[in-house]
Amino acid sequence: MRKIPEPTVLRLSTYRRCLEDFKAQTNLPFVSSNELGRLAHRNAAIVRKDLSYFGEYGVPGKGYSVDHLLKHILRIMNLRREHRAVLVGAGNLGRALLGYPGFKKLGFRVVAAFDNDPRKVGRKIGEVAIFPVSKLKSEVERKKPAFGLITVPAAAAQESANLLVEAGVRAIINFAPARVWVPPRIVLRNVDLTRELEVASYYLG
Amino acid sequence: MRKIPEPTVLRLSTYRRCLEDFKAQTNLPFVSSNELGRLAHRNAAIVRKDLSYFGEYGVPGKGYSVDHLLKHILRIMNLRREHRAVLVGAGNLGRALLGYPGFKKLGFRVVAAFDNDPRKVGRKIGEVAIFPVSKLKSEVERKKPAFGLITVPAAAAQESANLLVEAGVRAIINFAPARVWVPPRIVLRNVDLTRELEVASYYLG
DNA sequence: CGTCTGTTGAGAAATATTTCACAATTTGAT
DNA sequence: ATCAAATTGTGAAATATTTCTCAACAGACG
Repeated sequence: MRKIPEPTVLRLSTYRRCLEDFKAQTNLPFVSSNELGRLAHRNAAIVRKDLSYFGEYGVPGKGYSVDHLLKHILRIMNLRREHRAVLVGAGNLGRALLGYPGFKKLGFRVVAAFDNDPRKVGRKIGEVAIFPVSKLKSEVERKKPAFGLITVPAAAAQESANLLVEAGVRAIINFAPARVWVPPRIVLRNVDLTRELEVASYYLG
Repeated sequence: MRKIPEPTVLRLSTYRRCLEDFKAQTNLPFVSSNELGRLAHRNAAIVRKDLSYFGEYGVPGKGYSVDHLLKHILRIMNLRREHRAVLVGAGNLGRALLGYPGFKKLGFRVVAAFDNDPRKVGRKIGEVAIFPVSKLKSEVERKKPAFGLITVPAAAAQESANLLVEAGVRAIINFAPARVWVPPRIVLRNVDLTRELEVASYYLG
């Protein structure tokens, strides 16, 4: 299999969401690259090229089967199985993430949350128990989640990352407003909630 | 001024954050493109090229003045003034956004929040009053925020966008897990909180 | 002042990504 | 069975972005 450009990987996630919306709104069984491109604000050719990296799935004259394409994208993205994750930081952001509908739907299951606030420890967010951070290592070693989600204040972000790496997670998604460093073997993705506001501000100016 | 590539605009936001971290951690007055590139996980040449789009600010032999560069990036991004914003949806996600430290620091001031839940209306999140959605138009027309932030459930996202557009905001940042359509004159940015999880899942697979 | 060091800015080259354009294919109608 | 219409998949062309390279320059030091 050829190497897939990162822009393509990012767009696959967009296509997935567009397809879900398309299905919910029209219930049509097929979608053309033209239509999908319109929904994703992309040229139809790039949609076809993106999809063709992974094989031929379209039907000339008809388009792509919405259901097959959705399943296919999930397979490509390694999302057809459950992923265990832990959450460090049980504040509003952590709560918001746990409540984000895409989360469960994509197969991410949060198996534990950690927080240093004694008022939070022992309580639950939905189904998820909140442990003290001192239990992070033992819980992660026991439950073996691949993903660690960081939703702590900026000052605690790096330390949370260190703990997660030491405990053995393989990927870290950092939602804290600070950059963290991890060893190269760990997949790290930084999410900056204000980035799109900044970009919008730029285009407005 | 030449047209600035979108990747550059996105990286500027990253540089800003890296510079803030660099300043907090080292307190050094100058940073080289090499160092900044290391922090942002980028090649030094692209850092210099990005910055040179906007003029010459570096000092050969020394690098860039951290403070000047920060101010300069803020000016380029149109962030050296206050931006008023309104929030539609006063749930966990809205609350998390309002508490996100970058928000205030970048000059975004949320002047009103809206929600349909009668238990929330009349209360406050921090300093921000929660109004019923029926008041959205009048409040926006009175306070003239440029930004509308959507943090409602998927099903209500499009309607929220419609209301914001009709009321006259100029940019919409959609954090809801559904795509929305707005007229081309509106700056629209979609934020998908699960995207980076999906991408991490891809690279893990 | 001259020299050495470290670093910028930017043209040129390399690479990556997107778009074009069209032959090939399937559908659906007659 | 034939044909018109629609749409795919992909090589080639166009465009965009990144990286290389190095002349030019500022600062430090003797």
